[in-house]
Amino acid sequence: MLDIKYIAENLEEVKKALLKRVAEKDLKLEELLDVYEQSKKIRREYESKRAEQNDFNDKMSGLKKGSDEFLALIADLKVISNQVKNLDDQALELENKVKAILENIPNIPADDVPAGGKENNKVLREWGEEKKFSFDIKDHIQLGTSLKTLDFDRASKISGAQMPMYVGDGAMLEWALVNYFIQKHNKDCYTCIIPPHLLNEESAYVAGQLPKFRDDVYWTQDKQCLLPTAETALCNFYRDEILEEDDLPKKMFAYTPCYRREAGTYGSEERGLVRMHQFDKVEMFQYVKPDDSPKALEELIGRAEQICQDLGLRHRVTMLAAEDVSFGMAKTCDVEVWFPFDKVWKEVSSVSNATEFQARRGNIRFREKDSGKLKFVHTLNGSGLATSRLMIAIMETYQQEDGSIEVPAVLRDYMGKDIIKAKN
RNA sequence: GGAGAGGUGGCUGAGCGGCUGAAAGCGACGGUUUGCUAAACCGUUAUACGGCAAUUAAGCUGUAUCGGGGGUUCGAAUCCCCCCCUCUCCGCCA
Repeated sequence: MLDIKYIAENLEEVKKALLKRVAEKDLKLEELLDVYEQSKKIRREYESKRAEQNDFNDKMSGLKKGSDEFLALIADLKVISNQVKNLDDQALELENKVKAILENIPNIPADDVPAGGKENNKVLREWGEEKKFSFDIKDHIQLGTSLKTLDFDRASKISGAQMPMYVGDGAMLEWALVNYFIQKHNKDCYTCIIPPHLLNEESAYVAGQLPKFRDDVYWTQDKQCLLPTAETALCNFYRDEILEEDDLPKKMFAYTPCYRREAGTYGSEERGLVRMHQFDKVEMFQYVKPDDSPKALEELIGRAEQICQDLGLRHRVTMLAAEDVSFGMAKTCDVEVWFPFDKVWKEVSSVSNATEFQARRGNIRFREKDSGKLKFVHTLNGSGLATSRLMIAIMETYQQEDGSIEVPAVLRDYMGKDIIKAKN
């Protein structure tokens, strides 16, 4: 949610920035401000009428109920009361209209974010060389099937399409990754959170899933959604709370499975574990002072990169162009790993600065130490990391000629073995 | 799932149709007193949005907010309905 006052005061600047991600015909800022002015005008009329009505309260309280004077006043007051209700209804209608428009305007892209769609994404840096193999390599599906570490057939039997099932060393490798991430973030003083996986509508709204993306998440019969990412839980952690300046930044992380409907996104090139209805992810999150958010974004990107390096996986960092950035974010950088078989880069971490967009929706503020004033915090989130795609990269990168898979050094203690082989 | 109790300001807690944006206490902040600290005393003590004034200023004023939403009423923290949450007891269960 953007600040309507900020839009009103910086119309041209806001417009210019938003045009990087929204087509001019869809951007109705002038209409928005117009309705806003109307709503303020009616609301002002309501308030003065209401003040008039309130003034009578003192008189009424002094009068004896049922006296002639009392009854005469009530007759007048009924008229005022009706006018008040009328104005209130009118104002409400306009205010709801303002809110509806405002809710559908995405965050203002940061200055350095390129305009336009995916094609304008900018590769910032790359790490690692493409690995040379002396044999014909297999993809992760072949590897997982022959090693019996992935079982897509049984997953679809007991659940449905696009569902994962990790088996044996596959499950252990997945769990090793999760453990490794948890240890790393915990050691660096991020607070470990295990949140509920079912969240209420308000939480989905604050995170930005509502109102626009209702169909992208699963809803239960109790009107709770299965979290599509732990970010949805973490950005609601301090909802409706006031933090002290000295308490910032707040850094936290959570491991959860993520549940996504992925309606209509089946693609032939997205096979196997690439896009599932359920995947595991460790999510990093920060609440920071507004001035600190660009620096915090770099920190989070750095952490995601470091993990890829620790795992010895070739990867790169991409800054997304404005249209590719998700609705509530001002800037997003993806960390992508290299899939040796398909020879493509795939996102394993998406790190974003929401600036005050989420904080405004969630009413998350901090008290400025010097002035005592309340300001919205900035929120940032980043995967650290999503495991299922890393699994693909690890399996394909570390495969041996005999079909076994070498376990990356940092995971060996968690796995209890150096190599994953087919057994019995 | 059944039966009850309750949700009021930073906290404790009164109020149960108009004089209550809300008593009292605690805490916090400012001041007086003081060699310093403590105590005592005095004062201040929410947020949002709007209007007027003002930027050698930061004041005055209106509206809204007593878990959330709706209703009754000239008028609702107070009455009615729905929902959410917390607690106690019973049942069920990892």
